[in-house]
Amino acid sequence: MKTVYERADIVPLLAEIFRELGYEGATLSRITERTGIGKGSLYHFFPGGKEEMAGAVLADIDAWFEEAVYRPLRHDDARQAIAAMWTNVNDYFRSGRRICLVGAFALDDTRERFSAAIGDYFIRWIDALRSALMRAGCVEREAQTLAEEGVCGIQGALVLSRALADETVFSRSLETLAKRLETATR
Amino acid sequence: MKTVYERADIVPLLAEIFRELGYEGATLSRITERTGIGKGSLYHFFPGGKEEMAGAVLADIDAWFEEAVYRPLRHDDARQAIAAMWTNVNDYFRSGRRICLVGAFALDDTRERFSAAIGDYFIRWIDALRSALMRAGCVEREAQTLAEEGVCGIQGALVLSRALADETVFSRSLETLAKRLETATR
DNA sequence: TTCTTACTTTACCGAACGGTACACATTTTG
DNA sequence: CAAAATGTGTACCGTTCGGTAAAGTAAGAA
Repeated sequence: MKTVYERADIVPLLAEIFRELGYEGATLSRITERTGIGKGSLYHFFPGGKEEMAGAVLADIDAWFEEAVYRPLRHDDARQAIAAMWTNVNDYFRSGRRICLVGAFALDDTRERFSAAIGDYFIRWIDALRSALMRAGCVEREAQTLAEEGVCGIQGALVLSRALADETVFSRSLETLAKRLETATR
Repeated sequence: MKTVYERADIVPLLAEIFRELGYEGATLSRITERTGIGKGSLYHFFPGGKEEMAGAVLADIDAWFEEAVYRPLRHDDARQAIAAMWTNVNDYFRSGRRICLVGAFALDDTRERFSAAIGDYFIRWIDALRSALMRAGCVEREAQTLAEEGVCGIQGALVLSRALADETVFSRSLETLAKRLETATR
């Protein structure tokens, strides 16, 4: 009996481990323990070791957001895309039970390793949201502020809901943010 | 030549190290390297090891906020205390260059070690802010929402300003939040 | 001055760390 | 079928991990 993986199967498993344990806390032994994938396999797919694993996870996350959130915000119907963002984000972060790995990496020294990917993720999120807000009728200056506020509020809600171990905080914060953006675009 | 410390001198040094490296990233060797304090001394003051060190740091942070932020919010002139909160918070977090250790601990597995202290810190912050908002004229329901929004926004601003390596984001977010609370209390 | 207390230094422990080497098993390909 | 490519398991490397033990040093109390 032998289980055979491919890279694409492993990345999501790694993502959850980095989320739960952080970059430093995610040791190779804990990774093999939780995934059942031995070191040999891991280094076969990620010759660059832990840093390459985390890099792959960040790229995977980025790709998901690009397709599910940023692109609609840039090109689809503005109001509809913004509404979809809130529900997608609420689902993705499992009502606050799941954290934003990019945000978590930004907080400590791990940022230095991945500063480009981290900066990009947020820049593009804010830009895409600003674009949608402007198409929905905001002037640029207000759209920029609101976009920053939205992304900022999501990150804060993740911290707070986990700190209080209360997932209602997350969904509630999202609703408040959604209302604020709605009233500003009509 | 022999440098002699006492516990109170060490805690702030530890705080900065935990902030920069996180709980798992802050290894004993990195602590001794950055502080110049040997393992022997550290274990003399903190027999419980790294966990006791981090606990002492959290208690120290909590005490500072209690005195500089929460108590004024509960007992002093409401509007004045809220205004003082924004400037104190902006100074404390050095315009976003310094992170909130409590928030950072909340994001990963470290939360499990310190859940009580982490929960307390935020609960008391929100409660104190709500109290001030109510004295400034908000009804309870609105005060609760605004208080959550304020604390939430601060945490998000820390994540975002570090992710973008742009400290103007932090101060700007704080101003936006301050304005929102002001308009709601008049 | 001597004793005690408080603190530091150094050497050390077993376990776990990230990473490597390579034989081995399994598919895929020709 | 055989051969090549792909993926896995295991043993091992030197280093660093958190933590301990105890000798040594300085300062205050008796």
